[in-house]
Amino acid sequence: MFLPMKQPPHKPTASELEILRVLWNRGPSTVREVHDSLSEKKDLGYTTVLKLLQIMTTKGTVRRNETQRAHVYEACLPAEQTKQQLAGDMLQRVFEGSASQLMMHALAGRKSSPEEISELRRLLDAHERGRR
Amino acid sequence: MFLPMKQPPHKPTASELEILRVLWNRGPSTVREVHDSLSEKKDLGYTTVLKLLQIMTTKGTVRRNETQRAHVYEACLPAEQTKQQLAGDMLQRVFEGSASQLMMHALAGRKSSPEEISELRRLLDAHERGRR
DNA sequence: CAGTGTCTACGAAGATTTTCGTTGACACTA
DNA sequence: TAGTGTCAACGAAAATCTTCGTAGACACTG
Repeated sequence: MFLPMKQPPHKPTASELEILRVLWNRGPSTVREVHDSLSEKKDLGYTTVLKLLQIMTTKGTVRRNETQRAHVYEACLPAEQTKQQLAGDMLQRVFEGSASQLMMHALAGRKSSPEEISELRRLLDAHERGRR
Repeated sequence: MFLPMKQPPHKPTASELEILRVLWNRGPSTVREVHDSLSEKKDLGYTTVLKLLQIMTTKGTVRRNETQRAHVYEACLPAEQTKQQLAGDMLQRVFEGSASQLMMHALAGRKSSPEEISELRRLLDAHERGRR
């Protein structure tokens, strides 16, 4: 009568997040592909990326297909879910659950285009209607 | 002809943030006061809090007044500024700078009161007017 | 003044994160 | 097949974070 306890998803570290973003953008990828993608921005050894992906595999953050010699990794959770978890976590830890506070501080000190503002309004409308 | 380089503010760790929140709420406080405040929620040794505050002092996150036997600590930066830094950091690292994305994910999976939604609208208006 | 409690300083253990070097397996090619 | 390059596995160093024990200074109290 007990469902298998799904281990709570680990909050990815900074480096893990960088890798996740590559996997989310590219879809399932080899270590080489992830490394090449990250190398554009950052200077990281190949084996560093490999090790990270191995660790993330043991943590259950990613899974891999080993049928090819070059294993193919992919994120276990969709980007949406992890991003939501990260945003929600900060919402609680920093802003005591106040989304208004969070948004205010996110918008502060940056020029937001009028387009972005209207987009935000549109999303608020949608979210409001979406509530059930 | 060089102004003293202000070292970039350290991004507080999870524990450091908990302490900062106490200092922001209470204002300048002794180790004992911070510890008592944190103890309500969490089980932490007194010397753990002390050590954290000492480390934060060397990092420049907090400063202390040593005129009393029990030193009095206070945050170097106002809550607003640090919160803004944290929100901005996540905005970049997770949401590639898209505030709409951030807000969507923060709001997703939680019931937001109509009051909060209107508050958000109000803030958007204010922010829009405030742009110059 | 001796005892009791509070305070800071110091050090250190254990956990986690970040980063690679090295090794041996595998595969392509000249 | 000998040489060259790519790959995963392993281990480990270095950095950082988290936690606390112990020691010595200080102050109050009987």
